[in-house]
Amino acid sequence: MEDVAARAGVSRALVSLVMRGSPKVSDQRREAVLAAAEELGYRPHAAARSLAQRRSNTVGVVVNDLHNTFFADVADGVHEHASAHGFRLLLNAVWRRDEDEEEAIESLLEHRADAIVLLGPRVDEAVLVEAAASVPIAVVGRHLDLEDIDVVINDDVCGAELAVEHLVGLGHRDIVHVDGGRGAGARFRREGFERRMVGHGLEPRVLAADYDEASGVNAVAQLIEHDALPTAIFCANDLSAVGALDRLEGHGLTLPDDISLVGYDNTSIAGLRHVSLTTIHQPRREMGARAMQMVLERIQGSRSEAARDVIEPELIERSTSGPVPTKRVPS
Amino acid sequence: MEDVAARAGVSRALVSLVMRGSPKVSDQRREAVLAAAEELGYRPHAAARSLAQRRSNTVGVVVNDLHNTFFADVADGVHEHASAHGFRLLLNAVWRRDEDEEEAIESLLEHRADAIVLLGPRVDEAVLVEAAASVPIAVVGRHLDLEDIDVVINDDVCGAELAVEHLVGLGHRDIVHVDGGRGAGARFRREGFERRMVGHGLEPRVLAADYDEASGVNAVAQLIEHDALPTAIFCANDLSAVGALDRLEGHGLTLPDDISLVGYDNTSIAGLRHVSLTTIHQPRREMGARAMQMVLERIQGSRSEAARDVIEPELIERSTSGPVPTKRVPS
DNA sequence: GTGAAAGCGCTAACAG
DNA sequence: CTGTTAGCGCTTTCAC
Repeated sequence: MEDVAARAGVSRALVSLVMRGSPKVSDQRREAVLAAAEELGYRPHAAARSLAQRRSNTVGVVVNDLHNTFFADVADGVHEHASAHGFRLLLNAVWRRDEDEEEAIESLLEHRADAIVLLGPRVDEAVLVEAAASVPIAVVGRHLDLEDIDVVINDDVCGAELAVEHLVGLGHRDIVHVDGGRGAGARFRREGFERRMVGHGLEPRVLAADYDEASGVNAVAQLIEHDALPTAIFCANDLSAVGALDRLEGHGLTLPDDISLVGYDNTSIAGLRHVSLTTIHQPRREMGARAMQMVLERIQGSRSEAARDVIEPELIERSTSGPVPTKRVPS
Repeated sequence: MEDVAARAGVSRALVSLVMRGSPKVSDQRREAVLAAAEELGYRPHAAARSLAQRRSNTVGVVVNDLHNTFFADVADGVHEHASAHGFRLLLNAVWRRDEDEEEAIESLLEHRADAIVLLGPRVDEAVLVEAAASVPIAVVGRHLDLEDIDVVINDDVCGAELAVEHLVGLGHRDIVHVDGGRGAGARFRREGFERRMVGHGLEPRVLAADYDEASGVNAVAQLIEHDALPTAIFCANDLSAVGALDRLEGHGLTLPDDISLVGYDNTSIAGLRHVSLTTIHQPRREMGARAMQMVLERIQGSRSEAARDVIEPELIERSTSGPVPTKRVPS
């Protein structure tokens, strides 16, 4: 910095001002400083700056599963909103194991991130609470009700109800829900399904499964084996729906003529023409942006009570759902 | 730190040693220090440490497209190898625009990452060269031949040849390549295709396209329109192959009975049962680990010439490729 | 193992 | 705008 100051013929303090983008510097000197910095290959030292400044202008993001494009989209939203407000992201992807997640959080705390946004975390609530003691925390995609932790979720109950409503509107009465087990939000999707089915005087058949492709395949295989295929299936997420789709087609059924299928999440897979799955959409980018906004408010101190945003999902109709067949296909 | 030392009844220097995991501390005192730290909620300050230590123990990773699970897998490999060697990752995902990529690199330099690994970067070579002047750099997935920059790529020419070989072995003689335009490695895939086709005395038909689904759809639509469907299609990546697949099926063709299709990358989409695409596999995690290993060698100073790893791809046979049909289907 | 001193590269506060 | 002083939280070195 001293060298830059010398070369630009100004004081060290002035260089500091320029590097911080202060407005109280004449354009002329500013350019001189920038030129000198360029020539000398000078680059501000982020660590030194955040040490002196006592803030890092960085928010940490912990992505539970980088392979899930759902979270990638949410991260997009966080990033956009963050950079619009001068914050840098410190992404910390995590692979499966819970300990990794704890470590990622610890790492972000050591880096003194000004806030942390968690995407679909599976870690113990206690860990989150402890972290929240030292930094603002927002969580996306997990139903949490903790003091000091902001939350952005979609209304899973409502989403499931949308699916049921859609299918019932098409004349379906025999609908099976392939659930998401212990997955995030799965409990609520199941709940919404059951509630709305009962509301329509229908029997809510639920098959225990998980959030992956194999679960969908197995669930349908089971239905076929017991000769218990419904006229419509509502899967707890898109991945299991794709599995179900495959098994159904493998059984010689045509969608939506013989049977209807609805997924959840509207991931990019659902949108592939080859799949074209009717599904429930969550505004992912927006959810990420909201979470960022929440921690921003905390950083600026404009809010101190926990915030909780429940976002309305939306049904996307594609080619796997249609009117109930007039007669049942032999299974 | 002083507080911790006081509470543990030791010196400040000793606390420092413990926090750095030095082996020259008696277990007894170590535990006392850790306990005190725990009770006081003390956490080492990463910025202060890297300032004093003049190294961050952090390697930066720039991921070109978070939505591409291909890169997510590579990042996995980098992460694994990095944490095995005590390095932390500073992920910096980027969204489409080249400027973002430059900014990401700049940011990592400011954070004094000990090295940078770029995944499928599109940025100008000049930017990379300049960055390489201040820190070791490794690039995955882009054919680069620069002094001071390490590279990990798969042998795209070979991969394309594998595809041709596979199809020719199944009796196909009329094969079209839907190419990847300016995408990473696309030129070489095209080259491999052409070379091997010519080697077999066959005419290499190539259709200009890109690395996305729409390209695949359009390419096939074009072939159909001109009544020029081959018996097999080799797409430059899985995404365009899925587009092609859809359009082919939409045209009433059955795979592989009526026509064969091969993709590239073996992304998770190709593996979905519903898709089950024959494709070319690249060992993604391994490629990431290799790149990390390369910068590690640079950091440790055990190598100074540029390294270049070319990894052999592999054909994964699934259900979209089969023997050439005995008679042509009406198109 | 301790204690002291110096310094990493920057920001902050203030008098001039 | 300059110049100075102080300090962010830690590591490093070195004599003890």
